[in-house]
Amino acid sequence: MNIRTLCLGILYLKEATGYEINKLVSEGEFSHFIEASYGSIYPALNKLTDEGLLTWHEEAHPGKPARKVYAITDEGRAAFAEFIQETPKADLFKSEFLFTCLYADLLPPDHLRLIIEGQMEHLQAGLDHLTQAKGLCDRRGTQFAIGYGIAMKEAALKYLQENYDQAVRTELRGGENYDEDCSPSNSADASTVITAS
Amino acid sequence: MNIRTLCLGILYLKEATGYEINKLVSEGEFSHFIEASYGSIYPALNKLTDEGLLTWHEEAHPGKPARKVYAITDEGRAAFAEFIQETPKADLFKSEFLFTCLYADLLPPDHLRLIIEGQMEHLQAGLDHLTQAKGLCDRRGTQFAIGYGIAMKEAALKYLQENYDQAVRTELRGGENYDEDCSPSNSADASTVITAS
DNA sequence: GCTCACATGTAATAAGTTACATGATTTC
DNA sequence: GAAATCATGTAACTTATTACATGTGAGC
Repeated sequence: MNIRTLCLGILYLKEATGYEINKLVSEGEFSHFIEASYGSIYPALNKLTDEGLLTWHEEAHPGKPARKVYAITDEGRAAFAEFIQETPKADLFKSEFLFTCLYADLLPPDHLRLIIEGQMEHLQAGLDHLTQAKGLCDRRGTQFAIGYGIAMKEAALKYLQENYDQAVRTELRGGENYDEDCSPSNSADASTVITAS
Repeated sequence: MNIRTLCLGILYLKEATGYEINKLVSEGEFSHFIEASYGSIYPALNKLTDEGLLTWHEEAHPGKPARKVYAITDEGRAAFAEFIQETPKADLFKSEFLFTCLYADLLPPDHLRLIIEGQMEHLQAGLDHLTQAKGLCDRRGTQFAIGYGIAMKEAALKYLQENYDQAVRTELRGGENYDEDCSPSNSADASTVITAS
C-alpha cells in the first residue's frame, strides 16, 4: 500500500492537514501498523488533489502558519472504496531487536540487558499509548485494530518479562556452561491466557 | 539495517549461497522479522566480497548450476561485531490487514470474513512454521527470537479468534443503523464500545 | 511437454527517507 | 535566548523491488 492510499484512507475518516496526517501515522492511533513521513505525505496530497480525489481550503489563524485542510471528494471515496476491496498484502514485521538477539553471545552482558530493557520500555510505552487511544476513539474498526496491536505488544512484553532472567544471565549467551534446557519459551508453557484489553 | 549487514550476520552463523540466504530470510527461521530479495542479496554479497568481508568458493555439482558458497572473513566478523553493538532501531510493523479493518464498514460482509479468515490462516501457517524451526535449531539466540515471534503470532491469532464473531457480524461494521451515506467524518456516532477480548 | 527447484545475476523503476529551507509563536 | 510546536514543501539520495535473462535436471 502506498502513501497516497494511506492519505486517502485517513481523509476518508476526517479532514486533516498534512501535518496532522503525519502526526496520526507517526504518533497517533495508526502509528502501530503504518509508516510515513513528510517527504512522502505532502507530495501524495498534492498529487491526489491534481487527480481530483481531494480538495483543500486554507485556514488562517492569525500568528500561525496557514493550514491547508484537505478533504476527500466523491471521486476520492470511490477510488478508496475500490482499493479497500483488494486482498490485503501480507503483514510486514522487521525487528533489529530480534536480529541483535540472535547474536547475544557477541554482546557484553550489560549491553544485552540494556537492549532488552529498552525493548520492554518501548513496548510498554506503545501499550500505554494504544490503551489511551482506544479510550478516546469511537470507531469500531479503529478499536478493533488498536485491540490487535495491544494484544501483540502485551504478548511480546510478557515474553520478555518471562525470559528476561534467562536471557540476561549466561543462558541466552553461549555461556561457559553451555548447559542443556535452553528452551526460552518452553513449548507448552502454562501459556497464561492473555486477556487482550 | 541494510541487506549487507543482514548477509554478514547470516554468514556469521554459517556458510551459504545467495540462493540459500534468500530462502532463509523469505521462508526460513529469520523470515518472521526480516525481509530481502534476490535483487538486493546478490549485489550485497558482491560488494561485501569487494570490501574483503567475505570470501567464496565455487562448488560444482555435475549437472547442476555452480554454487558460490560464501564465508565470512575475520574482517567481516570484526565489522559485524561492531555493528551489533549499536542500539537497534525500533521495530517496524506494517499491516494492510489492520488498515483494511479500519474500513470494515465499506466491505461486503463476506469479503470481510474472507479477509479475517485469510489473516488467521497466515498466522497459523506462520506459527506452524516457527514451531517447526524452533525444534530444529540449536542456537539459543535463534530460539529466543523464534519464541518471541511465536508469542506475537499466538496472541494475534487468539485475538482474532476471540473477536471473530463480533467482527464478522455487523458488530465491527457500522451496523444496520448506519447504512446510508456512511459519512465517516461525523465525530460522535453511537459508538458501541467493543470490548476487545 | 510443462512446471518446479536450483542457481546467479542485472537493469529499469518505484518508492520513500533524510536533510534542507523557511518562518512565526509559545514555552522553558 | 534556546528549543519546541506548528506548518508546508522540495531535492538529492538511498534503497530495494520487479522483471528480465539464462540454463539444467527432476518429477508429473
